[in-house]
Amino acid sequence: MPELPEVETIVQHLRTCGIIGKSIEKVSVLSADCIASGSPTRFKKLAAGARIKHISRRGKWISLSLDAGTILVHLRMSGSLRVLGEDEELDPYDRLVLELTGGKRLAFRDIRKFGRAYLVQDPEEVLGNLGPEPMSGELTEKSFHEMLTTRQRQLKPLLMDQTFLAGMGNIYTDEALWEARLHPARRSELISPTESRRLFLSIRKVLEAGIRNQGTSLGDGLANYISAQGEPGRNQIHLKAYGREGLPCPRCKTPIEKIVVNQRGTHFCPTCQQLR
DNA sequence: AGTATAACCCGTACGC
DNA sequence: TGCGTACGGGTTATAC
Repeated sequence: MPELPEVETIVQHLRTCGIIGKSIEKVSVLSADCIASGSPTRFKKLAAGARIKHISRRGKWISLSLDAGTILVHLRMSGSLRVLGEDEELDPYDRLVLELTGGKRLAFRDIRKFGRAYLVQDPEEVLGNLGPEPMSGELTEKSFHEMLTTRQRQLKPLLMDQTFLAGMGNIYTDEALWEARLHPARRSELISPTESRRLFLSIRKVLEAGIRNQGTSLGDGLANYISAQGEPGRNQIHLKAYGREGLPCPRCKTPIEKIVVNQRGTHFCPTCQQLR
């Protein structure tokens, strides 16, 4: 379930794997539907021979900048990127494999086949509709309040809307709303400046904690995200609301409740986060 | 136009 | 024990 902190961790890890500067010698598309921009044949033709210049992130998207074009990967919830040595074998869930000069391979592995890879000339084709980066200067307390009050949505689905804000998923949204003491179903147009400031600061706080802890690894082995190379993240220990239904709220000891908001499991404290 | 809901996929957990 | 079924996760497509 990679959200912004997990994707950031993956990108940081990939940068240490010695694939930057390498060229793509061969492309294997093992599952055609993971290629979202044109045909697998086109993808192979454009990627073959290209050199990986640098690796970055935008929202939940991973960007491999090539000397000609850009590969954009979205892991959705069960995807991962692995760098394999020459002696390491693929597994049945590897969907796309880039063989690099020097023998390493970059494998896009995805159990549920929701993830997608694009190869585009202009990244804006794919990233153009994303909202601001929550950690960047383009988002301010003032602009955030304006963003909230000019929409008429419930807070939770709004925060998870990637065109509103880039990078929040189910876990960090529940955590940010708990931190800000705001009910997930609160209407965005009714948020006061004080409340939006709390939410703004809470979003940054939970995302920064997630990155510092190298992501949240939940233990069902599937949604289980392994921060790139077998190292699980540590953020799950620090979760205050997500996955804690029935357990005491760390602030007031009221049992955390789990409800469904916009078809998403939603965890919150009924005492601290009142709808009013 | 803006907002709300359904559908996509598939391994796992759970109930009977 | 074995089988069937609901669930979750992010996004896109469709409906309102």
